[in-house]
Amino acid sequence: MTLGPAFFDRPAPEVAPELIGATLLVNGVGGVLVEVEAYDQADPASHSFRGPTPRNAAMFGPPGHAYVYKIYGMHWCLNFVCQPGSAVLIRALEPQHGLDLMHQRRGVVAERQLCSGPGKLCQALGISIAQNGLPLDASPFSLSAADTRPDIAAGPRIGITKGVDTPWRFVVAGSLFLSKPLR
DNA sequence: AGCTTGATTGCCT
DNA sequence: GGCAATCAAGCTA
Repeated sequence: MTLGPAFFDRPAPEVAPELIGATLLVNGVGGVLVEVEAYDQADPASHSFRGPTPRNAAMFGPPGHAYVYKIYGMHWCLNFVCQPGSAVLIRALEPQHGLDLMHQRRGVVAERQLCSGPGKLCQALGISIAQNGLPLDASPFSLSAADTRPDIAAGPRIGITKGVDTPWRFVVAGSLFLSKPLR
């Protein structure tokens, strides 16, 4: 079943764990989501904390669309917009479709390193600012709900300096495709 | 107009 | 484990 606007029109911390196990494809390339993080407007770690800006405009747009931004001057990060000002960062997935293309784009041989981090995932799937604001239930995206819900674990988010104790990182317990093991 | 810093990655020791 | 790469958004003035 395709995940559309109704699924995303809820608080990000509620949506995030339900995305674990879903299948994300971009132009047919992708796999099963194994690691995500939630951000909302009351959260000092969120781009939306200080209100709308040109960069984060998509976070205040319709739910179920993509929010893509560049970090550290070189990497792209993909988010799914939930209720206004909140979104879910897609951090890692288990590669299942389009492995050849992913290897080509990433230049690595180890399958576990293809999409084990937000920047890596965007490189492997060909995500850039060109996809910012696009709906997730239409081409080039394809997002389908999990058939069976995997065991989910939660912990603190990665790489932030504010809101460090908020346990809004959700992962497939014991997955070998995470950016880092859960603490 | 100038300064700081980041929801990261990969290479070096 | 430490740190350079690389640059624009966002903040201070």
